Amino acid sequence: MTITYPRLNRDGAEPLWMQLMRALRAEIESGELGPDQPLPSEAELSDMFSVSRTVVREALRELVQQRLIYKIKGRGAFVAARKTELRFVGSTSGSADDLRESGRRVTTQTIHQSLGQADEREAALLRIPRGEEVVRLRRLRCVDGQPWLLVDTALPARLVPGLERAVLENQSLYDVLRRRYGIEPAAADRWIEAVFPEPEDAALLEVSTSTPLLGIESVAWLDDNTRFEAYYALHRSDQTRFYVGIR
Amino acid sequence: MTITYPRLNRDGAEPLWMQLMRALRAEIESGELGPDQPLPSEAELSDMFSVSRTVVREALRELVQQRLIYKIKGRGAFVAARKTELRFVGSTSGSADDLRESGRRVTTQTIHQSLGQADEREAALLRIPRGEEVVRLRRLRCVDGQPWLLVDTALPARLVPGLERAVLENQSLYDVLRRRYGIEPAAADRWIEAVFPEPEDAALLEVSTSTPLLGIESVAWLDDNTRFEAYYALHRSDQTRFYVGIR
DNA sequence: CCGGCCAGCCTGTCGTGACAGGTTGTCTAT
DNA sequence: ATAGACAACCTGTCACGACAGGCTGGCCGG
Repeated sequence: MTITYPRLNRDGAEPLWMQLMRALRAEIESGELGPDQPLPSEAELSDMFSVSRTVVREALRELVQQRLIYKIKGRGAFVAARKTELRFVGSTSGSADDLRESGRRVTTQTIHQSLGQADEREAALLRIPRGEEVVRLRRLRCVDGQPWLLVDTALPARLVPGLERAVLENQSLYDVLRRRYGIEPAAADRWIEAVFPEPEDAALLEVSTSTPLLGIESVAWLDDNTRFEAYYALHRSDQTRFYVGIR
Repeated sequence: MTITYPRLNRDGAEPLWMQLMRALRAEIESGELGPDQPLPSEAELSDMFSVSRTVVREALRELVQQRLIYKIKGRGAFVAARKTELRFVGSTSGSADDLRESGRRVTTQTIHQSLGQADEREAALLRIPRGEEVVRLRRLRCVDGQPWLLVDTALPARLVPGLERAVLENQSLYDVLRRRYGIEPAAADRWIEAVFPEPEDAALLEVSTSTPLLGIESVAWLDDNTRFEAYYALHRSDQTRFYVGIR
């Protein structure tokens, strides 16, 4: 435990436990502490950072919630194993974007809409060179006035010229793609996971950062060689369950 | 706040905060307190149950995690709205039971296997009369030695006679159904949600009760009139993501 | 050599006290 | 009547102390 600890800021601008949590998280994510390696004990951390055990436990509790560490009574706290990916077989047709639930008032609000250059992740998902122009959308969808889904979408700009200026408010993106660009989705891959939201996303969805949400990563194809859309959607799991009909 | 509070048991068999949590949860789930109604303040609860505010806060924290209440600083704690269901369109073929990930050691352990009478939920899902005989399975599946999935399955006994005595260890249930009973799944409905596990399930999966898991409820058909399997699977979301290929 | 006992460490639980800062309602001065 | 000051209440944060009980490793007796 060669933790190089920063001095905690006591001006009250930020809770001590949050600062400590971040310090420990940085230590873990930097890889200094490998999986299943023990953290210093609560008493040691209390001494090292000159805070009470209350603060230490609050910080560790948050890290446990984030699944970055796990604790064993009588032993200590340990770094959790990194997330590994396993595939879930299946095939599905249909699009979340086309959802309209009868009897429910669905509104979609575009928070952000712009042209940009594909970053590493977008480039990999869309199979385009890094830096190629993409249209980015950040939309919040509400059902009966309740925040329900937050989705970040990226599309290659050359496939959807002018989309960055289109008015999408309360329209299905897939409708616009079909009508304006003649894009008909042929295939897609989706990954579903349970995650905690980042503070900014949590605020938009009006949940706490410790609320488990359903995260869906999706890539959609026009044909075998052309991926036209990548998105990551965060669903409020207290508002919905996913239904998959298998036929 | 007409909370009819039970006296808490101080024999140490169960933590005070857990007892208090349960008492409050019972109060909420009984419907005595409607959505958005305030709970007594922490100080009041502390007095009412003769415990320290530490205990009260621990109990409320757990209820917040379970999304049964929410708290607002400077205001109080309030009953959360009930979970509503929304449908996610799509269709999928393929079975989670057939999963074998290349290069991974998959083992399945049968925890429980017995004959019983269908309860309310099983009867509704399988569309059979309450009390009809069902075969119940509780299985834990591990990947590379790590608990990965806990699944409770129920099948009408008349469709799978003797299944309660079959040796399923490390076999795909769907293989057994196909080979021994000639059952070929034709359709299924699945619901995916993010949930917290019950203590017993958490222990089996070796996670804390505050770890968000992916819960999948599924019903499978032989034909339009015959439902042959209902299960509820809890997936460790830190171990996997679901993949859905859309074609 | 091996098994059981036990000290010591660690987390879990609980109590008490204190202050900061957000929220609400009321009271007051304009 | 309205705006601002203020008290009362509430949760958030933090400190300190205490004991229960799980876990490990080492000591010791067989």
